[in-house]
Amino acid sequence: MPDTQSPTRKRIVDAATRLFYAEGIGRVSVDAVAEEAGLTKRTLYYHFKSKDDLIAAYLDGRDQPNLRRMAGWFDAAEGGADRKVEAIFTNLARSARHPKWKGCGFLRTAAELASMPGHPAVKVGARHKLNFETWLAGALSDHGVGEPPALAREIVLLIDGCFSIMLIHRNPDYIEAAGRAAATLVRARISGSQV
Amino acid sequence: MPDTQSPTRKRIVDAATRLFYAEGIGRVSVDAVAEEAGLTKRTLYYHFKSKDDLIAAYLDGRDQPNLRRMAGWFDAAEGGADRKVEAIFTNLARSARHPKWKGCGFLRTAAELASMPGHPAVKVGARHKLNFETWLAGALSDHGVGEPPALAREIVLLIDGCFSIMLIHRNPDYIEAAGRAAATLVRARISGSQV
DNA sequence: TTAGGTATACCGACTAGTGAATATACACAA
DNA sequence: TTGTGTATATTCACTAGTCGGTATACCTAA
Repeated sequence: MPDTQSPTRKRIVDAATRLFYAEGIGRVSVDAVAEEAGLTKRTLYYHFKSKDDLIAAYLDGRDQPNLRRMAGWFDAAEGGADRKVEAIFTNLARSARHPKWKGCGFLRTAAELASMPGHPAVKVGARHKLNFETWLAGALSDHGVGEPPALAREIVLLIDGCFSIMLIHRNPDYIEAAGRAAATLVRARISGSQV
Repeated sequence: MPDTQSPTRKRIVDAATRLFYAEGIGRVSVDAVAEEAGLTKRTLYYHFKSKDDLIAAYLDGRDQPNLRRMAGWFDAAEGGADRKVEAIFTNLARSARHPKWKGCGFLRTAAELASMPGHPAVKVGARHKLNFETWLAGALSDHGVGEPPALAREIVLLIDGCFSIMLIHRNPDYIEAAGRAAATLVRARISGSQV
């Protein structure tokens, strides 16, 4: 039984992360991952029982880093909850301008696996998105905004809308627009009025 | 030179539409499309110069039907602009419950082609999404809502957010939540106040 | 000696795309 | 009416290469 902490396994996941994110899971062969990791396919199959297994491991490795990045942007921003939420979008727009940016790995993988809803990688993605939504609801609650769970969900929808539409238009203006919409939704709950 | 109106070509596009939407463009071979259309691969290649060409034709054929469907939902709904916008989401949630529903073909294709931003199919998708945004801005303008282009863009972001996140969670509650958020954004512009 | 880890070499199935031949239909001249 | 040429449309058989996955053997450290 392979060691789940082994440095070899980590090297494989790192290689898979680079390639899967850059090209998409369907366009990257197991051979290519093995080569990128500097070992043979047989070794890769010693550590992972299938390509599907490797895909799930790739996404699992992105869960915490992604969460920390988003939380960092929120925490670092000045101002009230509306400004902090908008800061997430501003920072997202900045990263999206980087030429290597290819959207959200979780969403892109789910899109590629749309015909296999029970795929383990989709489940990992669902857990990640739920983790984020839960964290955001808590953060909004800490800032005294009304209905944190409902608001967090609406913001999540705008964020994932950005990720998707950016892959079509490649125009960060959409992210800025989503940020303004999110701020509007936050303020609708700060004023307490049922707008 | 092949006839671009030929019934054979239409048969191929129809077959491609069924398979590409159900399985994703990367998981469907040209052989499979030819078989689904009831002809040989060589005939398919007489009508389309490449698989990429066929993918673009598939999406091109979905542009107008999709637009008409959305516009139909909007027009048929009772009430003000907020209710009409929310109706789009309610109907979307209803279709999403159908077992054959696999999200938005345009977004899924763009996600699969994230590493090829200039792909002809992505351009077709961009045109479609822009067509929809433009139509929605016009419809909102007809109902006297403020800042129709900005509002239309925000609603588009929520719709595409639904499409994406549904592929992960498979939970139509997200679509209902997006509908409420969209209605909130519309009302923020009906009251004219800068919420 | 034993077990974890790695390498070489291979499997059958499938991939996008093509060469060459042929079927069909219509135009026009004898 | 018949024969010939031409453009469109279709088929069979094939290429060269890639896919995920595996059988077998080897090496090294405990």
